[in-house]
Amino acid sequence: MAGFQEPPTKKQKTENRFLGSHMPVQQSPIRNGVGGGFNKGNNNHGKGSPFQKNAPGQNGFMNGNAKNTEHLKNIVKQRHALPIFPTRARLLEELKKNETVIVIGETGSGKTTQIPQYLHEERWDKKGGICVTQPRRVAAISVAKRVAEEMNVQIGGLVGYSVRFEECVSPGTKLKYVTDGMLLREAISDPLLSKYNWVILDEAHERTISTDVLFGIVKDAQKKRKQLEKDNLKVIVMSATMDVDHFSQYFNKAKVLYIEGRQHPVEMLYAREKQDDYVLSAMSTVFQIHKEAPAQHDILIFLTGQEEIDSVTHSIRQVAKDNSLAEFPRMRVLPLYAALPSTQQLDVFRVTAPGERKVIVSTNIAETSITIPGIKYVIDSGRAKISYTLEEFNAMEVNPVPEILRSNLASVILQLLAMGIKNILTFDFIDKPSPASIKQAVEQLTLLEAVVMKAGQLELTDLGKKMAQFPLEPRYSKVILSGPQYGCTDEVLSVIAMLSGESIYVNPSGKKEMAANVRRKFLSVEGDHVTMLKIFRAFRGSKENKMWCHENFLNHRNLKYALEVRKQLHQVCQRNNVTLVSCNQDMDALRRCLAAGLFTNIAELQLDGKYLSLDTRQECSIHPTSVLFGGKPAYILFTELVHTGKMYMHINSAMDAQWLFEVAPEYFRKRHIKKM
DNA sequence: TAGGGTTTT
Repeated sequence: MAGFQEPPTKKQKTENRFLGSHMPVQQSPIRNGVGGGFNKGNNNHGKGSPFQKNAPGQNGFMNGNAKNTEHLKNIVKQRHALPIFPTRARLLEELKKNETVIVIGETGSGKTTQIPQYLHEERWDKKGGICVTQPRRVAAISVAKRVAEEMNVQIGGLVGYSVRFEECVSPGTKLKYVTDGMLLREAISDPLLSKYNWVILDEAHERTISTDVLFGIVKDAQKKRKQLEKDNLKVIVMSATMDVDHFSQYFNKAKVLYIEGRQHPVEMLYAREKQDDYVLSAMSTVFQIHKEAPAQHDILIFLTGQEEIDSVTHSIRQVAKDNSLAEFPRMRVLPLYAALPSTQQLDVFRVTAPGERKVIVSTNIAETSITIPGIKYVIDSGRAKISYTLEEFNAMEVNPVPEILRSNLASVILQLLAMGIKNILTFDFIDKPSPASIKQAVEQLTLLEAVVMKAGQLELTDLGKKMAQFPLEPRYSKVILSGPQYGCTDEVLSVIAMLSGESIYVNPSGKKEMAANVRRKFLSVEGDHVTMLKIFRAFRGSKENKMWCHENFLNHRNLKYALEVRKQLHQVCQRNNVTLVSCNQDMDALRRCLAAGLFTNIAELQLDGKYLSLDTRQECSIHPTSVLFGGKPAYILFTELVHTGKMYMHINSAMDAQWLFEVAPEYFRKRHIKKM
């Protein structure tokens, strides 16, 4: 049983919250006299890495030269050094015997990169491929690339990946890394997942809504494939947490295998007590480490926000230039946050060159499952801001509420119905959402005319079937499918695409007023949606020019993203014979069309000057970033309500009461809307 | 007059 460890004790469960290792507290060069008051914890919840020391660069590994041979030897050596390696035989034995196996192993154990390779080495992927899900795009892409490199094949051949807008596969692809959302979408057209012999659901402990739904889908597919006497679907659930009973029970008491240890220990540092200036203190810690640790011992710092990260990255780079530091390793300082272009995000995975030190300044994007090569030190300074003592830190909630228990289920239910799952109430969720939240979602879908109740059974309408084809919330797909009726498919495609991404506005601190002035030319009294459309049209007119975006304080990346989403939505329209018509300058048509899908998001001006949302009867205010701020239209359609101290309507359009009666007469009669 | 962060189809 070499390599496997006994099931963990309760105590270990708590300590493993952050994928931590059980390594002993070790002597550290920064143990004494750490400048910024940072303290070494004994729950080392840092990140390890399977890709450490001497990991290869991207180039020169596929030419059959001496360097390449050396490189391949190195890879074999690294693979054999992974904690999972000694478990290989036993693991394969269990995988052969069992239909479903749960594998518990920390980040750094090698489970994500190795298990699929083991399966391939046994040729267990002859009949159907291996699909490995990841909650995040960067993870899917970077792991696929690493595995292709280990197998000495070109990415996109035997090993590929598939994430939204980026597919790198070929007919010969046997081993595919995908985002969980991608596999879920695939399941709508193929609920039996018939392309695959193996489905591996990785990072299951994160409990994303997609992974949670996939649990039920793979279980169902296993059952149905058996009934139809098709090849078995083998399932591996991989998780980093030790709290595994839940998974095992759910998968019919599936076998649980534990992989012990991580490859390299990581030092975890965090504030001993509240720091007045935690940023300064973090920086001071960085340089303390820098002066004492060998090159290639990389540092990861957690901070709270983008602005902070940019400024700290800049400061560290400045300080690093100082002559007094000339004798120490060169520093490569890299920011990391979600809004960064993915090429820059992938930069952090590049292995540190000899004589160099990588310092990554990150939001909590890197906190969960991303494995960054070379990290030896983690400075968790941001937490100091809200002042945790070690005890408080340890007492923080171990298992946060799964996403599925706190989300609107309309999309999920629409998707399940589209897969042919008849009874939502009996769907095998690992954690069943409350009947109230299911009821609420069904009500929304009913109002949108996506579903009807027939003989006590929920059924998709033709409209609902089309709605399920869109990678959108049902109310957004309803807007698009209403396009032809209002003569504005072209316009709603653009607006919905923009609503699907992040904000297109850039408001640099200190230049907020200037930004607002420059963008004034796009403003429309009709509201934010029309304003956004004007911007989108102007952006296309500029030939998607980066400089133009910069001058107008607009986010080029997010506008490009909207273009991509729009292209995809347009394709779905074409497949579903949705006519593409334009309303040109008739912005009333656009607003009425928005109401056709978003009529549950209406607020009415009251006599006291306040707004009341008609659906939930909540008091709400116009968000200060809205073009309607300061005005008092009788009715407002909002895209979402954001609760930050106050309830705010975010991204809004002024509405005419008449339109509301037109789009949803029944609904508004019940809501006692004031007659004109 | 708001403003923690993150993810995905």
